[in-house]
Amino acid sequence: MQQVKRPSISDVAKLANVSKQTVSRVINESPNVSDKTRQCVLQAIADLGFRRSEVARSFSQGRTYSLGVVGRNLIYFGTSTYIGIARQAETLGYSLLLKELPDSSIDQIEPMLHALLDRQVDGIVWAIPEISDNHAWLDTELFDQIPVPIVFLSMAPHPKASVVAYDNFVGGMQATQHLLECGRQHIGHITGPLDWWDASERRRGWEAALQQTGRPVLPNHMVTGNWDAASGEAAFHRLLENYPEMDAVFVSNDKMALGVLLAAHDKGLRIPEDLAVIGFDDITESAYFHPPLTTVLQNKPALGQLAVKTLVHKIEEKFQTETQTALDSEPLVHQLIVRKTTLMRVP
Amino acid sequence: MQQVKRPSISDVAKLANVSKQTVSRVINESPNVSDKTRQCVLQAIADLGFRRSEVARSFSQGRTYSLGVVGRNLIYFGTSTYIGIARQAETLGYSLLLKELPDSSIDQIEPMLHALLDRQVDGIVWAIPEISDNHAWLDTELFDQIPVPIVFLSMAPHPKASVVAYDNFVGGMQATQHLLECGRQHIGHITGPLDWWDASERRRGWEAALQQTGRPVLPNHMVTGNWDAASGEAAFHRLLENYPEMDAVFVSNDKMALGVLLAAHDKGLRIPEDLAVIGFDDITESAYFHPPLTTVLQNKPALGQLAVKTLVHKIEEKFQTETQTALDSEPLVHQLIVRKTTLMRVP
DNA sequence: CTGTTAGCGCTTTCAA
DNA sequence: TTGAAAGCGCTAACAG
Repeated sequence: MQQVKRPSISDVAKLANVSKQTVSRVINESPNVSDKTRQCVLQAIADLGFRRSEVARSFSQGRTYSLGVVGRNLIYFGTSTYIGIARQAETLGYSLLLKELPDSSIDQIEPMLHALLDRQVDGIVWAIPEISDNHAWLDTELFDQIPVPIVFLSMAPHPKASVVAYDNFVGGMQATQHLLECGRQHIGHITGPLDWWDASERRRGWEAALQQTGRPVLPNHMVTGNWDAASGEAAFHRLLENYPEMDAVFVSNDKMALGVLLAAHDKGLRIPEDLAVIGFDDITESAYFHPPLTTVLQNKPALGQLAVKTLVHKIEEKFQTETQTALDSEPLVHQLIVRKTTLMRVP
Repeated sequence: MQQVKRPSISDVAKLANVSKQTVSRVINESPNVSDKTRQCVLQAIADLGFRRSEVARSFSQGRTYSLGVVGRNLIYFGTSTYIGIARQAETLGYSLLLKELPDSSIDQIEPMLHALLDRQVDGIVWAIPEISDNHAWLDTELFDQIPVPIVFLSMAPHPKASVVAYDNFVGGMQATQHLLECGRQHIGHITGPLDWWDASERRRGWEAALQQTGRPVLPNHMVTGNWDAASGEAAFHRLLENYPEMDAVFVSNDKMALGVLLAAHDKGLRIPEDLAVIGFDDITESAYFHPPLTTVLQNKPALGQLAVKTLVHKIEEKFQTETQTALDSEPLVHQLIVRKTTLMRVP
């Protein structure tokens, strides 16, 4: 593994008998190079196996063509969202710098932001869902001082932030309406932790769907779980006590729905004859649960893609503006809510 | 968002009335600075809010303190492995540069390696499992030319490569032995795609466990699936035809096991009375399947951690060596197989 | 203990 | 269409 120095632009220049500049022009596809010179340079590049150092380029240009991605357990948004992010970034020519944020205290956020900015990321994707006040730092001067664009995934609209999110409200409504259309009369709801924005939006959707049909929405027709299968099981038992006439239940994620299926079976309830269950997409295997689970599907890769597109758009805009004239100082706010959710109907 | 230039080391030097070098010494915690000077510099740093540019540092030092992670769908090793990687990298002060590799043709691999090396990653984690000949490029000069250490996850031992892997063979044996200990006599196996190293190792384990007890291992006591739940379902039907007296089945992953549970139920088989099923860990929810699934657990974060530890060890070694003397040219090969798997027994 | 001088490899700016 | 010079922010190597 002997370290052969990578050839630099000067090596190429020397070999091709031109200046570094000309080489630079060639690798940047500048039109202002004669064909003859270009060929000559390209030949030298090929001969030496030259590759431009991105580090040097980043350094001299002051930008890195890389995006910071801040996540927690990589899992909150599921793998599929990350795939969307990764693919889109690749497509647009950006690299991803991944950071895990253990918790959302300022003590954690500040150093992690600095780590990203010290590496000169061109923009940041904040891939941590909104849970209680974990986005409170947005109202801090810490946020205002961030010199690069940020896009947030799945948080409530915020005046200062760019947000890309699914409309969980609509998803919740859809789920509930589906149950109503199936002729169910008594629709309970097992929510996720209500300090999650996603969970509370789904709950609002459930409520709205019931209200649309003039049904009462009683507090004890709803029990809160913690997303885990075990909590779904427990929640279902409590819910059934509160609401014995319940003939359908909308569960805020698939894992809890799994617990519900188990609990219902233990109670001797037949599904779907005695009880209809609908989940909310976070597992791909829902259709193979026993019995199969109807669920609300979200196109998660699309969410990730949209986030990156939005971010890169802002980045390019920024570098454009900076180059031309620094007139555009109004805050750029994109609030993109993806309304499309698909109901996966299982016969 | 007006761009205030980040203060540089020179700004600090000017303010503190010292040379850039001294500032550099302070931020690098060199002992060769008087307390008085140090205080003065630290004060200036604080006043200016100075942070060292990692890009400039990378550029000048020729190393970036970042690791390239090459994965496919982020999913092959599951989130948990990634968590292990991310945490350990953070702990050791390295950043992660993530790359998705759509397929393993040389046409894909070469540019992606270049992308990583152009950004001067200090090392690479190859987080794509071995499937048929997708590691064939290791025997190519492409591999030999990579100037940084690489660690491979989950591949068969290879003379030129550092590998960190679980012992799927032992896992498969454990699963099978567990069924035998439960008194089962006829143990079928649903394998993953056999061109996956992991799948074929698990199959070998099944075979070995049966042979140990003097049982015959017939080819039609085994059916191959494709990891998906649907394939597990189909495979089970075929297997049951081939092997009607089967009273237990070892399924090579949990998703397929899910399909088996469904299929068994459709056949009117009671679990575990008529049929014992054991899976192999890739879902956290297995215990909530209906009925609950016994599975072989692997400590996946540990695998990721180990990979990063190994890699960073080699990196530091390399930079040491380079600095001191370049005598150490023997290939450094670590083959680490983690033998520990835990059986998750569900009552 | 501290400062000076180079230089990392590229882009930018200005001249020719 | 080409080249020369300067500089990005830091560290390394050598002096003092």
